[in-house]
Amino acid sequence: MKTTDLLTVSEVAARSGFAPSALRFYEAQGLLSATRTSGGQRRYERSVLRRLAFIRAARNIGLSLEEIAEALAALPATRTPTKADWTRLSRSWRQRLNDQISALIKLRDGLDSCIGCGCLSLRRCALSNPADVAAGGGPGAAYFPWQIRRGDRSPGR
Amino acid sequence: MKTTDLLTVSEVAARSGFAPSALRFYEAQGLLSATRTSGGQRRYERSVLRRLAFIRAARNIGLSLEEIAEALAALPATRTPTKADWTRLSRSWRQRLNDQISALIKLRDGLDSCIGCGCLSLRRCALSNPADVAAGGGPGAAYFPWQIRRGDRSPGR
DNA sequence: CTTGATGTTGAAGTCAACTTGAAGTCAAGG
DNA sequence: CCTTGACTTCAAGTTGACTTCAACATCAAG
Repeated sequence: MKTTDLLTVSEVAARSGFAPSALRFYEAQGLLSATRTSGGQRRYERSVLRRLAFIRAARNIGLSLEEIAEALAALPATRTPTKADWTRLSRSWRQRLNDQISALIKLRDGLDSCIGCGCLSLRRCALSNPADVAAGGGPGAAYFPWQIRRGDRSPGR
Repeated sequence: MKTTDLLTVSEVAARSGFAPSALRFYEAQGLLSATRTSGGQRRYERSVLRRLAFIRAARNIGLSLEEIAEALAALPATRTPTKADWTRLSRSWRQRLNDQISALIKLRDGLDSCIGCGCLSLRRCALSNPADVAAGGGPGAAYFPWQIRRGDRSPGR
């Protein structure tokens, strides 16, 4: 039984599936906030769980933390996002997923067309050409999120 | 006009689109090999271009360098791979792409089903659940390759 | 009030795939 | 022969998203 409805870091970790270190990291990045006890320990409101759900969803879609931060900033910081907010966001996510999907499909079809020939010519083969698989890629951030590792998992070593 | 048919590192870079530093790195990783001049400079055979095409294709599919190294090791090191080699490989690549594609489609459909509700419950929402985005799903490699940045790159700064 | 589980911070480490830099060597045209 | 541009090696840096560590503080129970 909690005396208050505030959650400790390990409780949030347990409920959200994020490691405590990740929670601290997210806070440092401005994705989360927490109140503090007089002794300086974090106490989270339950709404943080929803926020974390949002973050995980966004990570699953493939957004970087920076992009997530922007998206969160665009939402009313404290209040629960309205359905309109959510609709707008999910539309852009959908687009993003569709882009990724079609890039992969193009790649697969290129592969199919190569199966017969085994060419792998640097110039002719669809597979070995730049291919806009990079789905997002403005000129700015040229590095990839090559991850989305198991978003879960026990902090224990 | 070349006096020999061996290529310098910058020639290979220009023709393959890989940066010279990447070529050296690949050699250090055992993906490539090159003969040396008496002075110690690299000279590549033309076949290295095909090998690089293979590497780029594999990277586009989302394989790590380590996996590529394995794949290359499984091929006859020096000889041109047979059509059978190629078929086997491309079949597994195709599977991989299909897995990635279907994972993304699942994600997108989950998103669609969420658009109406805006729930994002940690437990109920398909989006925020671990979701096997990691496509491969063995306990081993839980990585999601989704990308493949501009594999191009003019070597010049 | 003591104790042990939890929590805090900041710095440093990790992973993949390269790139960058420093300091020095080689190749080839004039 | 000399210059210049291309090349060499090895170490360290970069990127993103965290994790790990050390050294210390707080919380809640008993």
